[in-house]
Parts: sequence; structure tokens; C-alpha cells
Amino acid sequence: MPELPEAETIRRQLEEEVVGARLQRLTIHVGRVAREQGSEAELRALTEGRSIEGVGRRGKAVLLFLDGRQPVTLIIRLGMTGLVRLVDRREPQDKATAATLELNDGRDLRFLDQRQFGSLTARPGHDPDAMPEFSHYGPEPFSEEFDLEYLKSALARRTAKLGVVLMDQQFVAGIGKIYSDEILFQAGLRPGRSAKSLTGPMRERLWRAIREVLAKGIERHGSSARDETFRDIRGVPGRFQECFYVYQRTGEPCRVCGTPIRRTPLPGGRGMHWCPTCQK
DNA sequence: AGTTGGACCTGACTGC
DNA sequence: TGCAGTCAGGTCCAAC
Repeated sequence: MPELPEAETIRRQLEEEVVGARLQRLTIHVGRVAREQGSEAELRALTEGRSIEGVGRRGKAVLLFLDGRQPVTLIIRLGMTGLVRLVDRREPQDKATAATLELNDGRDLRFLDQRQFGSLTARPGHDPDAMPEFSHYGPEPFSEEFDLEYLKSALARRTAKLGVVLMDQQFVAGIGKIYSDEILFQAGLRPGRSAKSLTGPMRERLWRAIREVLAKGIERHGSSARDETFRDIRGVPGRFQECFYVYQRTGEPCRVCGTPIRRTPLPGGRGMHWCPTCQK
């Protein structure tokens, strides 16, 4: 699942490769990909002919900053299975290709999306916080705003389970199933514990784990385990799955204490993985 | 308002 | 071998 580390991997690579290139033509192959925009024609009208000034990220979304008298941002939401590939135009098209962005240098930026949960949307301006997609988003985990004081006040009113709150983009942006499981293991906290039950030292462990686990995920270019199909823009898989302590390790011995890893359904239907001995 | 469950989507996997 | 059923989870929406 593309979460913050996968989106940041794509952002960094695109920043090196496509800044300065012009987006000549945008072709939609799967209509659903433009559903947030309303119409494919509007998406094309807002983006075609503009140059890419920069590449950003908000939570799990990759942002292409396009130039013009009235600048535009193309929001790439990866959903569950979204991939961005940068290829020579002569490269054969994968059947999962949902949209093609033709650049003026002979390359294609292709958006692949097996399960069609992803989307492309163009919004005016370059400030993500002014866009409806992100209006409810909490702070970025690596921002100054995301400090212990914020954590304390944001958790105080939450009766929901930690595993749920960590994945709530309103609490902090960018965390999904994989990294919430791994973060809670590193913090030594059970995903089923209520968010507001944390003591000061526990909050500090959680804060540190959020930053460390996400940073390690970025460093390893994201997770590409089992059915996680993540690849970077050149088609290379990430390596964070080699660092998994609990995610998708149900029944396997904990790497720290040997206790079999448990899997418990979370409100919302997702399963959380955790070690009954290491996590309290 | 915060929390919860269902819907969307399709490839991979399980069981008979 | 085949086919129905289940699972995976990011995000939105309706209902408590």
C-alpha cells in the first residue's frame, strides 16, 4: 500500500527527473481515475501545455506543481495499488495503465492502478492546504507542528483505538496499515489500546517511533512485500519489507521475544498485527 | 463530533 | 481443473 514512504520515494525521484519538463498531453485510459475532477476534459484543460515547476507531497499524495499565470497542482492519489512510472514513449503500455502524461522530451509519465482506487485531480494554486482533498488533514509527521504538545492534545479526546487513530489522516498525514503496525511495535504499544490512555513517556515513544519508522521506510524506498506491488518510477521494488517486525507475520515468532505474532481485526475491518509480549 | 461499518475495486489465494 | 468465496486496504459516506 502506498503510504508516506512510498509517496516520498516517488516524489524524490520525480523531482530529479521531470522538473522543467512540459506536460504536452494527458490521456485518460480508465474513466474512474478522473472521478474527483468531474470530467476528463476539465482535467486535460487544466494541465496540458504546462511545465512542471516542482514536485511535492502531502500525506500519501504526490503533487506535481504546474506553472502558468494561474498555477495548478496535479494531485496524484495512489490509492491501494497506484504506481507512477517514467518510461520512454516507445515502451509498451501495461494493461493497468489508467492515465498517460506525455512529456515534451519523449518520455511518458504513466499512472498504473490495478484496483482503481487512485485518482488524478487538478486544483488551482500550489498550496495543498487550500485544496478540498487535504482540508481535513493533520500535520505532516516531519513538520515542526507535529510535536509532543500536539500529540498530547490530539490524543486527549480520542476514545478510538491507537491503530485506528494512527491511520486517521486528520491526526497525522501519511500513515496506513503497514506503517501503523510497525510504528506501534517499535513504540511497544498495543494497537487495541485507546488513544487517550497514553502516558507522557508512551506518547514520547510513539512520537519517536512515527518519525523513525517512516524515515527508515523512506530510506529503504518503501515496502514491496507479497501482494504489495509497490515499485518506484523505474520499476524497482522497495526494501522496507525486510524490516517488518509484525506486518503480515501472523503466527510467526516475534523477532525480539519469539512470541507468535497475533492478528486482531480493527474497527473498520482491517487486521492489526502485534506482539502480545512486546506491546503493552 | 467522534466512531463505526459498508462500498468501491480486482488479483491472489483457499477450499471443495 | 474449476469456480465460488474471501481477503487486501485508502478513502468517502451514511448511520449511530
